[in-house]
Amino acid sequence: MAEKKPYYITTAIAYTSGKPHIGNTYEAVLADAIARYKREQGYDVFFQTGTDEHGQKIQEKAEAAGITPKQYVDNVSTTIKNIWDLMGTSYDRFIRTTDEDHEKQVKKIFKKLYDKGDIYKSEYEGLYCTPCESFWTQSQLVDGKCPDCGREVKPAKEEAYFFKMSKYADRLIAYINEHPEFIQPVSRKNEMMNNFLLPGLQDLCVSRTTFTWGIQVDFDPKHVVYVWLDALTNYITGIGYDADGNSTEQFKKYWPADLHLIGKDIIRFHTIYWPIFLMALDLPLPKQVFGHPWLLQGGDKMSKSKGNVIYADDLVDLFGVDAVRFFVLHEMPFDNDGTITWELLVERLNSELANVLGNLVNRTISMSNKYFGGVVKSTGVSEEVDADLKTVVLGAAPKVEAAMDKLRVADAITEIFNLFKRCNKYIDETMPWALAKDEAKADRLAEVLYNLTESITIGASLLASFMPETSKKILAQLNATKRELDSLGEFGKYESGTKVTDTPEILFARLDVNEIMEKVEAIRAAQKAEYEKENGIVPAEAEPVIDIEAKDLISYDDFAKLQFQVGEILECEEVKKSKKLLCSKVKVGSEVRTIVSGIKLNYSAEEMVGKKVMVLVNLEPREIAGIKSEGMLLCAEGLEGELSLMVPEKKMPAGAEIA
RNA sequence: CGCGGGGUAGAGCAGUCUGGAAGCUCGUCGGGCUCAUAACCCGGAGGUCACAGGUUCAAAUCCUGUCCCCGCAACCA
Repeated sequence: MAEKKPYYITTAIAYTSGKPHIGNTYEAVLADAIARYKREQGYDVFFQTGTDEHGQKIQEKAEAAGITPKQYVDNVSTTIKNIWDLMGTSYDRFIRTTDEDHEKQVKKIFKKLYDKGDIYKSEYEGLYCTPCESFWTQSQLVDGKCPDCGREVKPAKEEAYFFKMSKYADRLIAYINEHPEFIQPVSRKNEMMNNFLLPGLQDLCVSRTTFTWGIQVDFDPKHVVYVWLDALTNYITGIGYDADGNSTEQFKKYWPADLHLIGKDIIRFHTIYWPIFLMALDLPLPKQVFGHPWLLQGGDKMSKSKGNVIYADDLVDLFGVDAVRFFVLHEMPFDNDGTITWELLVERLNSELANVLGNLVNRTISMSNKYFGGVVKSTGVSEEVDADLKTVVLGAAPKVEAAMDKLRVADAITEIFNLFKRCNKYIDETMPWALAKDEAKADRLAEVLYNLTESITIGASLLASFMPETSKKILAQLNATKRELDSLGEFGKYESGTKVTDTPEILFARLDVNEIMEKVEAIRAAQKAEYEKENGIVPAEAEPVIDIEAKDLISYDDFAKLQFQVGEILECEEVKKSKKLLCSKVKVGSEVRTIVSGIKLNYSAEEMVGKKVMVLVNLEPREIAGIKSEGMLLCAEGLEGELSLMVPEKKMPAGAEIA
């Protein structure tokens, strides 16, 4: 037997900032389906997934929780792994960026690239807030001050290491042009080329000194390796890459990867930075990067505070693993974002899984039991109608293969279900219950049931990569063995005379939407309560209060610097292409000023006109969305970020001073 | 003129690259059947394929322009 061809597939590693929602989980399931299918095809598959555990955000979250960063990521990583396991993902390695072997290699890689001259030391310039130890760009500042604490920032430089991206840009452009299959879907290729590669790449900052939770740079200990160099290299460290040239046999076998499966948001990092890092390491590039679309929730925006985040484990509780796998794999189009809602899931489960598949298996087995004591025998009494059934059934495997070659997983599943639908139709065409009434037709009846059993066996075998548990259950009920993919071109391998189970189990029970939605409400309430508990929000029974962080005391002189006046809104219009901005003409005394405010979500342009509002008038003008804004309208901000303009309680003329 | 995705039957979507009778699932209406999970099978109704131009023998599909929705980014003085 020929040596099995290697196939190396990875998912992006999940960031350990919290529990992954169903959209994150989708990627792992998608990768799993592809990995399983490749195994069925006879490849020697290595499937790697894992968690990305370093960075400032994690350090902060751990501090807030009063635990060490390591404890924090241990928790979250375990949660993620448990969900991947729950979904039945058949990964070969679950790598963590805190794994010792990974950290060791990242240090070596950093050093190697430094020695080579691709990484150099320079300075990162920006505006620095000392208490927060953070750099900000001009545009991130609030009132010219730190957006986090509101204190002064000052221009500062931080020592940092940079990677010379530009050095490899031409090589990468050539590579992408010569390998049109490298970036999938292809529409993304132009985006990368036009927006990033062709305009010229900037050198990438690859170290930080502002936090410590990361992989330390050996030869310069105050630096930690910054994000992408750490995270992306998991794809090679996980299979045994060694920067000193002592890579494992496993690495030599599997690298370059056949497929990096990632979300469409991080395509840039995987098709530009990652290939360039590899070039710098003199390693071949991965064969394909597929940026899959997002699985979005319908309706409301997903947010924990509303309790409407959909998690895999909740779904599994209500529907079972395979139903959830089926849904995310089947409902996701190839390059558009897909939608998931509880109602949609119930509908799919009822129509496809319960009605088409479950019921088919059930009725077939029931008839075998009823008419032949469960024994399925081929008698060879065929009729014309059998031909089309066989054509459809035998045609399924090649169609699935064609779809999978293009990573069209949803289409592959559709093909399998077409097979099952054809079987249901076949039952109506042959009417076994009618045959059963005529003793002379017993052999024909047996043949019909044999054909059905054989067809379902083939369908169930194809289903194994996508719904492994269901596949097993069906085959067990039929007392059949799973077919290899390359034997699915032959009809009639089900052993004649085999006895099927006499107690067929319901594979998928039909669900009632209303009952499910009641349970969903309970899940939402629990989620919301948990969120409020975590964030110390008291449920709003009485009127809620808001506490904000206290600022430093100011002198009266400080206060006196601010000049407030009553302004009358003469005109107001929406700022085009902006979601939040309104542009008002405000009469302050005899002067009319233009003021841009981010209040469109709370006030319409029409209702603004005529209002008398509180204006900070001696604020230095600033350009916003291309409009020079001369002052600031003052608002109070509520719990949900809703805004209320400050208006004088009694009638006041425009220009009246507020003090 | 920030980037991107989208607008196809009541709902959710495919089809657009590579022009050639508008399709799938759900719902709805009618019929069939009774082996089965009130399921399964057949048939019907329902669409100016966002709008306006253009190319073509032929446009949902290609070109130009416009409108609307949704993400992200920016911004929220």
